[in-house]
Amino acid sequence: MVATAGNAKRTARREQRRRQLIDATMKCIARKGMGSTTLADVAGEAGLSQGIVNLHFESKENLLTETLHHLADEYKAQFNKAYENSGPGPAEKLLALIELDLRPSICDRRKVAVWFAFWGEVKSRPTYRKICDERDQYYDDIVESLAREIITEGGYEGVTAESVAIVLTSMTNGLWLSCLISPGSFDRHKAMLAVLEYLRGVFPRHFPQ
Amino acid sequence: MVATAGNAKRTARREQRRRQLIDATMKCIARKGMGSTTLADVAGEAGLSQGIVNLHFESKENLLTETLHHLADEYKAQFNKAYENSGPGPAEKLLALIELDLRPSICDRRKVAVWFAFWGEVKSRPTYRKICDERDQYYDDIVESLAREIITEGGYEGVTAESVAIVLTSMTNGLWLSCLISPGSFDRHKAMLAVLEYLRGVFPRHFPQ
Amino acid sequence: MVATAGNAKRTARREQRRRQLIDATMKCIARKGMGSTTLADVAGEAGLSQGIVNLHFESKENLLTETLHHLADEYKAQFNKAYENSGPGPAEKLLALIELDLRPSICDRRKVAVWFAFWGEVKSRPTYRKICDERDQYYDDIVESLAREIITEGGYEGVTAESVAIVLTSMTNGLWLSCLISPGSFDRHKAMLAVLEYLRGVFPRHFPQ
Amino acid sequence: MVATAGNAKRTARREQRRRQLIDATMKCIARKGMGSTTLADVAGEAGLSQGIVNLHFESKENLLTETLHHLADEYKAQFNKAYENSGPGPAEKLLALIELDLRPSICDRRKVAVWFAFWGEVKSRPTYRKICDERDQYYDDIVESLAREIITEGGYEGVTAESVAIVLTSMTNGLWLSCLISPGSFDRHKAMLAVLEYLRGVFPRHFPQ
DNA sequence: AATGAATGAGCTTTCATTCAT
DNA sequence: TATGAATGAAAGCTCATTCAT
Repeated sequence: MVATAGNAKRTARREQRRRQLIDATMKCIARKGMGSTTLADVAGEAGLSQGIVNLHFESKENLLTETLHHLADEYKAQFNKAYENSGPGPAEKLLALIELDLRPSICDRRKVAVWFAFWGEVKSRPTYRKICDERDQYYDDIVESLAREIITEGGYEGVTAESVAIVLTSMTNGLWLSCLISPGSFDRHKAMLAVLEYLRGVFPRHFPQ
Repeated sequence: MVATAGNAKRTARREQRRRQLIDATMKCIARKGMGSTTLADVAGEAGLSQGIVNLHFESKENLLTETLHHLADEYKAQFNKAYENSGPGPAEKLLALIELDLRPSICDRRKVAVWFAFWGEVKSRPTYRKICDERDQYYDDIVESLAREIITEGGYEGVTAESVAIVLTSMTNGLWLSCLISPGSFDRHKAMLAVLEYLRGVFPRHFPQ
Repeated sequence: MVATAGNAKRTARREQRRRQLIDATMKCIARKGMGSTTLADVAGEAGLSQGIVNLHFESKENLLTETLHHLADEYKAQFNKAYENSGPGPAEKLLALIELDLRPSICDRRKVAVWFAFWGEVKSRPTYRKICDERDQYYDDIVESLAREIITEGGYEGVTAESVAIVLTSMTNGLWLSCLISPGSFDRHKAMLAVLEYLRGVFPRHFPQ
Repeated sequence: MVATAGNAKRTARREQRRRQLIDATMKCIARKGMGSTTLADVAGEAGLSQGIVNLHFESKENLLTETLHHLADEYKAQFNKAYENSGPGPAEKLLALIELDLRPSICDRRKVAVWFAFWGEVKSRPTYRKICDERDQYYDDIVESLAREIITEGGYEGVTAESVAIVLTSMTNGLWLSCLISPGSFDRHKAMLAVLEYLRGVFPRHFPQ
């Protein structure tokens, strides 16, 4: 009993440290870029000592992979939450998901920079690609099925759920680039309006003026 | 005269070497990623010796910046060419520009990987940001004015040129991400159809069935 | 009384732990080599935790020295046992000592590897040298006095006890090297025959055909 | 022609640097031991900079292997020279080879320490084992065939060439241990006398008083 | 007495940069 | 202009040692 409690506690502590280091890693990547982030930076950011990262993650490569995993999981969690907390109809859900991507806490330069840092390495790191692809697919699948529901409900013609999903998925990712690259001129309100304009165009009965 | 001719020749040679090294850099970045590309890799890829990069570019930082410049200039050149070679109407031009972004020679994993490699460093390198931003702005401005022309011509209502530009710009960038991340499932034909579906929705008279 | 018994028990436990760790050390050295043996390896081999070695030996250096001490003591103990258990004559004793060195339990690659691991560090570690030297001297002195007895008994001429001791001592050490380096071709039976052939040559009346 | 000469020069320089670094390595191993020899030590000993070893040997492991190779080759070269420079008879040759092993330039604590440093790692490094084994075999084969010649010439009975080779090979290796461990009491003259006494015993007509 | 998380010095290795040729 | 040997700073990683539990 005591031993079990002790182990549970220990495991919890370990997990906490890992989280702490992953957080520090994201901060460093956002601030200095992936290429210039050293293990010493990460440890320093976490207020811990040199060897700590290798103690908890074995290697830098592993730390980065785990960080990406965490990033993707965190995103999915917020995605699911937004999906569930929204109104019951597919249009409401779709809107909620898009709003999520443009929400300041997500579509934030520092956060987005981390995503782009990983995307920048995707070509040469199959592991990163897989994780990123999975998140993208997850998003795309749900958006597509929501679009399908809407199309069925509204009897829309000349639109396919697949195309809508492609447009929305690529748009949200592309908007993140604007947020990253043009922080001065990027305007999340205008971006939202652009998306809404698109949705009104394709699904006029579900997204009225 | 002779001296001038000699200088011109010399300058041309220099420029040729620089191009050769920039090409090698892009190949390396595409293959190994930005973080793992060393000057030795670049020199090796170009079939030249160790010190060559510093001889022609002074520093690695400089080489990368010049590479990005080259990438952006090359893009703009093709962009302008596509613009000019297309039919005279704004709708034709708009379509030509979007087709450019999805053309196999541009929307190619290796090419796109280089763009993402730089975007991944944008947050921590203001110089990169500026170059990328400029290209984006250039694209966006032209797309927006084309949209404006189309709206005026067609008397479309409920659509703003700004929104259309946002949608199209972010979409094309976002589609590159799919090309990079999901090379298996990304289908440039479906992507083109999705864009067309969008354009038909907003500009039905300019993009008929 | 009770306290004394408790102390004795405690001391015994401590001693047992130290033995356990020394055994683990020898196993590790044999398997991974001295340079690659870490305290974590030793603790792991003993089935105990990280800090255990420093708790019982203060430092790695100390652990190694104690291990060598143990190795030497163990050898001497077996040496003395072999000496005492053999027949009463000097020739019998001499033979028993040589047989000991070639006995599978002693002239075993893993055991021998540990000796060589320490000999490999002797030049730069006076402490090791001293311990090794003492064992060698111990062996040499006894072998020399046995040779002297045999020479006196047999009235052998043209032979000195000192030379015989040199030959036998260096030979047994050298045979260990063969055991270590040529485990495939080393043949302890042939080795024993070679030694016997030598002894028959110098002491024909004590070691008849 | 010029290019070839340049390349030859360059190759020669490279080889010279490698030799210089191998020499430094042996000095360091002799002085500090194998486990405590760092690449910085080696570079320092050679009067060169930090990165030099990896430039010429890729890794520390590789440096050590090459050092052992060099050690073995050098030994064989001296062995062959001693063999050839000695008188024509097998007994003279045998004596020359043994004298070589006890010669101050070979049976020197610093030199011997390097051999033992490698022997100490043999068990856990198959590569080292192979190199050491080969040298040993080389020695043993030649000693055995010389012994065979002597036996045939002298018509000696009760002796086998194999046994003589085992005795002499193991003895010379074992004497190196004495040289290493008991530098105070080891006496190369007495050692030589012991070997001679042995040879006189087995081959009395070839090695008369 | 024992654990194992944490430290930090020190190691090997990498690599941009320099420079004699 | 081009080479490639050499440098040395800085990185990732290892591990003996410490210490709160």
